[in-house]
Amino acid sequence: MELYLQALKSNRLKITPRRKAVIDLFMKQGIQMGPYDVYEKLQNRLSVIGMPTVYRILDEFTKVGILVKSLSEDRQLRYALCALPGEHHHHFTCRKCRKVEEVAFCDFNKVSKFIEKNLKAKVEAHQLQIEGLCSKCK
Amino acid sequence: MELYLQALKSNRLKITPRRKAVIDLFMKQGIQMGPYDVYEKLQNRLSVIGMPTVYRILDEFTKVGILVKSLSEDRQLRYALCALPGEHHHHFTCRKCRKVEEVAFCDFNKVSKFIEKNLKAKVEAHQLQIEGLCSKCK
DNA sequence: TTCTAAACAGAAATGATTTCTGTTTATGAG
DNA sequence: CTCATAAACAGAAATCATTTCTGTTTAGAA
Repeated sequence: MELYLQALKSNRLKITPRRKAVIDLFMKQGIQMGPYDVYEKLQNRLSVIGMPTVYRILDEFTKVGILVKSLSEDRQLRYALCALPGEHHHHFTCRKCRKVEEVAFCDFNKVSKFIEKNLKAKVEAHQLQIEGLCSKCK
Repeated sequence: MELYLQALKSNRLKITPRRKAVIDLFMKQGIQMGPYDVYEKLQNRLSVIGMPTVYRILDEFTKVGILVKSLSEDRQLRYALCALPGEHHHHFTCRKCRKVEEVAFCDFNKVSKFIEKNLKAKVEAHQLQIEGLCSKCK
C-alpha cells in the first residue's frame, strides 16, 4: 500500500478515501477489473462513488504506474495492479479467474533486432498480453 | 486478392462488391484502418455503404483471418490486412503513417517457459503489438 | 483553523457500435 | 440462362460505455 501512496504523492495526487479504496480493492482482489467491477464493488465500502470518479481514478492510476491498462479480447477495458511500477515487464492473466501475475522477464530483444534488420524500422514500444490458466485454475 | 477471395469461399461468405472493395482498399492502402476510415474511403468508390455493413465486414474478415484486429493506444479499433493468414506471426505498425508490416518471427518460447516454470501456469495465448517508425518515416 | 486547488456526485451529453426492419442481391439448382 | 432463397445490405433507431459539465465538498498546505 505504501508504495502506491508514495506514487500518488510524488505525482501530486491527493490521498482521498476513494483513491485509497481503489488501491485497497485491487490489492485484496488481485484480479483484473473493469470500471464497472470497481464501481460495483466500491458501492459496498463507500457510501457512494460515481462512475466518472471511477473512470478518472483508473485513468490517473494508469498514468502514474499504479495500474496497467489492457483490453481483453471482448474489447472491454481492464485494469490490474502493477507490483513493479516503473520497471519494464509484462503480466500474465488467468482466463478463468482473472488473476494477474507479474512476469519479470522480457525477451523482446531478438524480435526487436529482427525487425530493425529486416524492415529497417525503428521499434519504439511493444505491448504483450499473455493469457492462460493460472496454477489454481488449470 | 485471390488468397482472400478463397478465404471467403471456404467460409461460405459471398463475394459481394462491398467485400471486394474492402479487400481492395486494404491492399491498396497497406495501412491500419478503423471502421470510419474504411467507411469514408469507400464512399468514393461505391455509391453508398453503411456503417453497419463496414462493421460487419471487418468483423467477418477478422474471423476468417483476412484481417487482424488490434486496439491502438487511443483505444480505437484498428484493422490490418494479414498477408500470412493462419500462420502464427506478429505485425509491426508505424506510428506515423500507420503502415503495417508482417513480422514472420516469434520468439515467445522463452517467456512462455519462464511463466510455466515460475507461475506454474498454462500459457494459452499471447498477443504482441509492436510499434515504431517504419523505414520511410524514421 | 483557514483557504484554495483538486476531487467529487449526479445529470446530461457524446459517440462508437449494434440492432432492427424492410429491401436487394449473389449464387446454386433447375 | 432463369428462379428461388438465404445472405447482404441501407438507413434509422437503439444501446451502452465513456466523457463532459456544473455546482459542491474536501485534502492538505499555510
